[in-house]
Amino acid sequence: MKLKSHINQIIQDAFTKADISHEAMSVSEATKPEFGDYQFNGAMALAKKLGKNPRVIATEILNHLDFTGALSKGEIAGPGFINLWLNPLWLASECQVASLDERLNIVKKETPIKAVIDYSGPNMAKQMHVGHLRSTIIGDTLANLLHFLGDDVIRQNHIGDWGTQFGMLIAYLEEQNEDGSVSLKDLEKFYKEAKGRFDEDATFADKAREYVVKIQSGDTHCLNLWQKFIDISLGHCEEVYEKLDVKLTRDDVRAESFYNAQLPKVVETLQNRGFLEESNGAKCVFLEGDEIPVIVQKGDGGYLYATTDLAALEFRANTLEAKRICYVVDARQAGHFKQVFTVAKNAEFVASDVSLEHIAFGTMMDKGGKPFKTRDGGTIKLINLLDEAVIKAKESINNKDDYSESELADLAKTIGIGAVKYADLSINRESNYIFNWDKMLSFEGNTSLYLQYAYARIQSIFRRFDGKIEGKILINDALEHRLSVMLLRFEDILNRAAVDASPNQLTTYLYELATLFMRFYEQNPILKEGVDEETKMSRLQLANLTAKTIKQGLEILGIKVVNKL
RNA sequence: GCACCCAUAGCUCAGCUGGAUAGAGCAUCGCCCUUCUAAGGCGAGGGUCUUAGGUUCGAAUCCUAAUGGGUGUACCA
Repeated sequence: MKLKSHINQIIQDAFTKADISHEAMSVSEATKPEFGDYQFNGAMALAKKLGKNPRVIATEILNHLDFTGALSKGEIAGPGFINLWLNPLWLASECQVASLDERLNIVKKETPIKAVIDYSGPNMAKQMHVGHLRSTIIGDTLANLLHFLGDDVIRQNHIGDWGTQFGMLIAYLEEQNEDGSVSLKDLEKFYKEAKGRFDEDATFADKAREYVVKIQSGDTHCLNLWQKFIDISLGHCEEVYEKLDVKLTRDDVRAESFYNAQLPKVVETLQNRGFLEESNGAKCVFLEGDEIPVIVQKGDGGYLYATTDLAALEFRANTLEAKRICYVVDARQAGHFKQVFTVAKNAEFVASDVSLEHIAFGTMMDKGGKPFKTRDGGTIKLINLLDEAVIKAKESINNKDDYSESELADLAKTIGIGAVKYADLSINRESNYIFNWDKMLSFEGNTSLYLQYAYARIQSIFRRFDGKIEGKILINDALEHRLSVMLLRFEDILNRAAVDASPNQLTTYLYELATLFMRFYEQNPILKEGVDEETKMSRLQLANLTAKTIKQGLEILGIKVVNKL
C-alpha cells in the first residue's frame, strides 16, 4: 500500500473541489500520536501565495476532505496544521489484504528500468578486508531492494584485475622462480613481499613495469600466471560472499580487463568529439571549474582508471541498456566519479536520461576516530571478521541445550553474520564508520538480533496455536492502530530507501516496527485465557503480518530469519 | 592553497521534501517474570542540535562566515 500517495490523493481531490490551485505537496507522518497519523502542513505554505489566513485555507481543505475511505477524522491545529486520522476499519481491511498477499500487497513497478549496481569490486592482488564490507553489503541490499520493487537489476562486480600491481606480482614470482602454485596460497603475504621489493628496489620496480606491458601485449606466459592469480584471488572472494550470503556470482564479474579492448576507442572518441587536450604529455579532458583534468591516457601510452570507467559506463548504458547506474564506492572517490560522470554525459558515452549515481559511503575509522590504515598492515581480513562474528554469536546463545550441534552452527551463522551486516547497514551510509568489534557484535538496541527476537516470539505463538486463522482483523485500541499504520507504511519506506539508496531507512523502520510490536505483545495478549475468539484471530493476523514484514525487510537486507531463538 | 564532506545527550547514532515540546540504543538509577520467549516491557535523569549572522509565519534541516575534524587534489585504482 502506497500509503502516502493514497492520502495525498485524497487531499488533492479536496483541493480540486475547493478550487484552490497549488503545487503538489505531501503529507508527512505525524510527529506525535495526539496529532493523528498523518499531518498536512501545506496550508501555511500556501497562505502567503494566496493572501489568505492559513487556518482559513486549512478549513476549506478540511471541508472538502473525503472521510468515507481511508480517513476518519481531520482537525486543524496551531497555525494551520491539518491533523489526519486514518479509519480503523480501512486500516484493518488494508492489513487484511496485505497479510493474504505474498508480496504484502506491494506492487511491482509499472515501468521497471534496467539498473546496474556496481559493488564489492575487490582488488585481485589482495584479500578482502573490512573496508570492502560496506560496498559489498550496501550494494547487495540495493540490488535486492530494486529487484523486489520490480526493476531489472544487473549486478556488476568490477574487480580490480589489471594494472601495475600485477606486473609487480609477476616480477616477484619470476624472481622467486616459481610457477605460482605454492606462493599464491598466501596471497596476502606474497603481495606484501612483492610490494616491499617494489618499494625498495628501483630495478625491480622497472622490471615490474615491463611485465605490465607484457601482460597488456598478450604475452602467453605472463597471461597464464596472471590468470592463476585471478582464479585464486576470486576464490577467496567467493568464500567471503558465501559466508556473507551475498548474491554475487562469477556471472556478475565484469573485470577491469574486460574493458581493455575498448580503451583506445574511448580515447579516440574523446579526440574526435573534441574533448581531448594534451598536457604534460598526457591526454586529458579539462572540465570547467576543475583544476585537475581527467587523464585518460598517460604520457607513456598507458590507460588509467578514468578510461576504464568511461568504457564501463558506455558498456552499461548502451550494451546493458541501463537507465540507472549505481556505483557503491567509498566517498573518497566522489571527485573522481563526479568528473567521470560529467565526461561521460558531455561526450555522450551515456544518454542524458541515464541516471549516474555514486552511492558513496563513509570511511572506516578506528576507535580513536582516525582513518583505518589499509596500506601497512593492521587491517582485519574480512573473512576473519566473519568467522569471529559466528564464534561470538555461538557463545551468546543462551539455551544451547535446545539445539543439536548442526542447528547450533546454523543459528550462530545466521545470527552472527546478520549482526555484522545489520550493524553496517543501520548507520547512515554517508557517515564515517567507526569500526568497533563490541558494537558490531552486540545484540542490544537497534540490532538484527532485536528483530530476530521479535520474529521468533511471533513464531513461538504460532507454534502454540494449532487452529486455523479465520475472521477479520480488528483495530480496537491505540496500539493496534499504530501497529497497523506502521505495517502499511512498509511500501513507502522501501520506495524511499530505493530512491535514496539508503538501507538505514529500512533498518530504522524495522526497528520501530519491532519495538511497536513488542509493546503490543506485552499489552495485548493473544493466546492467553480470557481473550475472546474474534480478538485472538485478529491479533494473530496482526502478529503474522508483522512477522512477514520483518522477514521481508530482513531478506532485502540479505539477512535470514530464525524461527527459534 | 583550492575543492568536497561532516559537527545533534557522557558514548554510538536517527531525524525523510523546513513544521508543533529534537528522538533511539548503550551507560546510570528505579519498577515488572506461577500468565503467549525477561535476548523483553515500563519509568527517571541526561540537549544553547559547534559558534555567529541571515532567509522564513516557522530552521537541527536552507544560505553566508568562523571554528574544529575528515577527505581529495596530474599520469595508482
